[in-house]
Amino acid sequence: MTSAKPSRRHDRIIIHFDYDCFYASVFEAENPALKSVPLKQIIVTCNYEARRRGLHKLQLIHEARQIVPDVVIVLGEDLNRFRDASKELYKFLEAFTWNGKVERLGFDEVFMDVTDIVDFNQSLLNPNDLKNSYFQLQKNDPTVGFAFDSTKIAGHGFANIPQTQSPMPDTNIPTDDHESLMARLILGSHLAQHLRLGLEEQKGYTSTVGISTNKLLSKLVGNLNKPKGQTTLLPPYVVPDDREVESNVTAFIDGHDIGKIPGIGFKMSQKIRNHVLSRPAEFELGLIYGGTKESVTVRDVRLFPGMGPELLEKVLGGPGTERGIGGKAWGLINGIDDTEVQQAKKVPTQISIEDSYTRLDTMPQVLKELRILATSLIKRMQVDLLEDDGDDSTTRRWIAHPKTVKLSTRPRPPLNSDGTRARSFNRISRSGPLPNFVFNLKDGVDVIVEKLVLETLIPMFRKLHPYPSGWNLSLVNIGITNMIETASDDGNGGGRDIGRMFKRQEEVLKEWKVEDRDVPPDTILEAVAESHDAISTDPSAGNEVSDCTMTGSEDVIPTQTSADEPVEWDDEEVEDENREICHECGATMPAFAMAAHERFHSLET
DNA sequence: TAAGTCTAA
DNA sequence: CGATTTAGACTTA
Repeated sequence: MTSAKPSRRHDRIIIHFDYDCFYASVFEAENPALKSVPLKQIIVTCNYEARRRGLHKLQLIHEARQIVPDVVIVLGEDLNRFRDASKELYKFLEAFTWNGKVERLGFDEVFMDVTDIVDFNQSLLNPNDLKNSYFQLQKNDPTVGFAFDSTKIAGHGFANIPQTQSPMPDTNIPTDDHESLMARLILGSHLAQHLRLGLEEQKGYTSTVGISTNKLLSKLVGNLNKPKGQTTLLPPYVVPDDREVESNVTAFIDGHDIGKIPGIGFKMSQKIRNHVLSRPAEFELGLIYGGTKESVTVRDVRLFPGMGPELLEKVLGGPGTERGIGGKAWGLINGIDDTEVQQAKKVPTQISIEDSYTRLDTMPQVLKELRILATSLIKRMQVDLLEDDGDDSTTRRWIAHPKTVKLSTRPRPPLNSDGTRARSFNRISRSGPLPNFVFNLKDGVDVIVEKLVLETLIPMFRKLHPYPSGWNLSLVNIGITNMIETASDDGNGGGRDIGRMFKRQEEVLKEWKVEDRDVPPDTILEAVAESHDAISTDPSAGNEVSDCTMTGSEDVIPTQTSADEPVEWDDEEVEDENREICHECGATMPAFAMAAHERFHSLET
């Protein structure tokens, strides 16, 4: 067995931000008296006062009430406030980057790659007066920045190997680039502190920060001092093989439970645990790894006989798993993570809305919930994908056109008394082209929602659940994906990554940029994709475009209903004034939607 | 492209 | 643990 120690690169400086109990902070910013923030039946998060009194994250609400009777529960129905706050803080940080590498993870975490800023400032250091250094925040404006002491780390440092008196490099520990890496981490720590305090003073949010050379390590090391702290993982990151010392990376990461490593989730940690605990390499039973050990640390895994990328590939690999997962996991275990901090993106790659239910088993209910979900979705699209038009701000334009809409459900297992069927807890889904009428800004949301539900979502639902009853859903999700970004007007706006787009998409984009920006012709896309038959390609068609799309989606219905699917599909429906009932299928809907609905039926079969 | 899996907050 | 909701990266066919 060769020394399977993979090479570690540490040419980057990455900062990881984690806002302290973010959800609670959002409310505290509005009303300091508030105590905790639950979502549905569970407390998603709580502030530190609540934690001091014995509450914790993901706790059941009634449980929390028993422990702290006067707890203030805030319903988190409205995620928009969190989304907005998250975006605001993210924008604040983004303004500091030079390379645009700022990546959000959930609402309350941000990675920043500040390598270029750090390198630039390293070159400015005056070796004769390191204590009085100046950190320049803008490349071409020396007046913007702050004074700092570049002989000291800002905030906490983590080192297993005790650092010597001199805070500057200890040359007794032979490492590659020890000195330079230390200097750059110091720079990074001061920049991090500047940003962290800026976030606190100017936005009112405290955060916990980690500084290291990759996403994995900066995220993990930040946890050492929270809340309101920052920690830098100190060198040496690499030590020569013949030394008895460990690198600080190894020393740091080794103590973690294997499942705590970002990227190694529930499934993978289970597999690894099973292997390390219960099947010690055939022989050598039990002596070292035997006993009844509960937790498996990174060190346990790393030192397991024969452990390496190949073994991990065997343990973790298999059909449906990521290729090269063994090598990747082996890297993580060794503190290696070469994944890039993503460029700031103007548009999300996907938007989805979902809700869960204790009981959802009739069509009228489904129809109602689909309307609710679709309404949220359309509104979200109009918030996240619309931008004020550059020239006159009275008009808005779509910055991206999602091409695909997907409906997912999670059927509740039947739980049969007589027999055997206890079954999957997983989601099933159907997807198809997103009709163009959703981009129409003249129609009201209600009109769009109604058309979308009747013409697209219900047909998908039928494919998912061919029988009108007999199912019971615990979850419904609607999402849009496959964003086709509109090219930015001036080269300025951050859409710099356009080179990464597929060539074909670029050509298509050019074509329809000439036309009405609010209604991209799917027809052209499909013609280029050369798969669909009999689709009108008349680009001058205004409202007709939606009809074309309808025809497109209608393509799939017969193939479904023809085979093994039942045909009886009438639901008994609750009566409601202001609503009409369809003679064909029994669905009810607002009067204005009936025309479209009837057209839908006329296209059926 | 469509459907699904795993991960993470 | 699991409970929930949203999102991204990835596989298979």
